[in-house]
Amino acid sequence: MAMKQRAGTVGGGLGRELSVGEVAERSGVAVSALHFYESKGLISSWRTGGNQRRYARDVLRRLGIIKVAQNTGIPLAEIKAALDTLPDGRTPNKKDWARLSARWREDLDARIAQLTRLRDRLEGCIGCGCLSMENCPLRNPGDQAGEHGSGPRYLEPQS
Amino acid sequence: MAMKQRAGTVGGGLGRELSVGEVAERSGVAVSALHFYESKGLISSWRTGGNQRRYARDVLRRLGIIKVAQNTGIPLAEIKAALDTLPDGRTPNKKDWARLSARWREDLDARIAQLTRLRDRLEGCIGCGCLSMENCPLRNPGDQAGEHGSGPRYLEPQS
DNA sequence: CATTGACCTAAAGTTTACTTGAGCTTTTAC
DNA sequence: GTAAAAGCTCAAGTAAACTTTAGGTCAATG
Repeated sequence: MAMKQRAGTVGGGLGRELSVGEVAERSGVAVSALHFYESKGLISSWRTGGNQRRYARDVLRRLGIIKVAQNTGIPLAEIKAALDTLPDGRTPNKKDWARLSARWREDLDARIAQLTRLRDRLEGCIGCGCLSMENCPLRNPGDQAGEHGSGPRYLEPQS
Repeated sequence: MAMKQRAGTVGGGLGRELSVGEVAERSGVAVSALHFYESKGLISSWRTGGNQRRYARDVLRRLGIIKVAQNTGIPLAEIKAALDTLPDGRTPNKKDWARLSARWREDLDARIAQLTRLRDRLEGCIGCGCLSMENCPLRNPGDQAGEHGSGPRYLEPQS
């Protein structure tokens, strides 16, 4: 039959280790990105005699979590920091996952709230004629009170 | 008296033109950013005999609008494109503003909706034990601009 | 009139998250 | 047994949105 049997000759067991190409195919993460994540310490691998990477299957779970976190807008550095809080750098178990995802949900909530506030202000300003921007709440997204100093300080750095 | 009277000797009228430093101070946008915006065509100025920039006051309004749009996550290129739809590159009047802000609000709405969906999925997955990531909805957020390459093979197509 | 402080330009640097390319080795397939 | 596919490393490129640096000019002030 000559089936494709990559990443070692161990057989088709579930515990089979994965080559970088297999991980890429199964995770949807490019090989170059896998190299990159490894260089950043987000995932890890060991090497074969021929210096090729081999991954444990749980790298797929780790990648799944990384993707979810990225979708919520968490930067890689923070994702790494979160993963680093796990003992032995192990892949999160159920409890870890609950903790991580709860934390990330807070971030999401905060960002949703911020965008919602902004949208509401925008809503209130459409066609309101405050275009003079003298007192428009949009100018000051941080909900800051008026500035002092010489003359009006319109736009503030950012929220 | 000897009041600070910059950017020309035209007097204190409201129509006074502004130097780059004054615009920076009043808008909260760094001088370097003003140069940058100008190079990108988002704002404009004329020059004095000594080659210094002078701005009309409505540059402040334009900057306000740019900031609002940026806060909603619109990239500069798109902001420019939107501003470019205005005749004569004029600063938006009330009607223009209504159109632009309505458009941007849609973007905001969409992003809020996306984040909310993500949060809800995350919520549903906290502690749900789907950590195996076999079928977890989080793995494949429907809103993702589909992965490129040969068909998004998300995690675990086999076993 | 001389000294600052504000400006000017052009180019290079910064950050995030990767991708691309070059040049070389290992594995797999026929 | 050999060629193609898959891997490897390291360096450089990409994109967005600016900032920083360097080197020089202009202008307000004592």
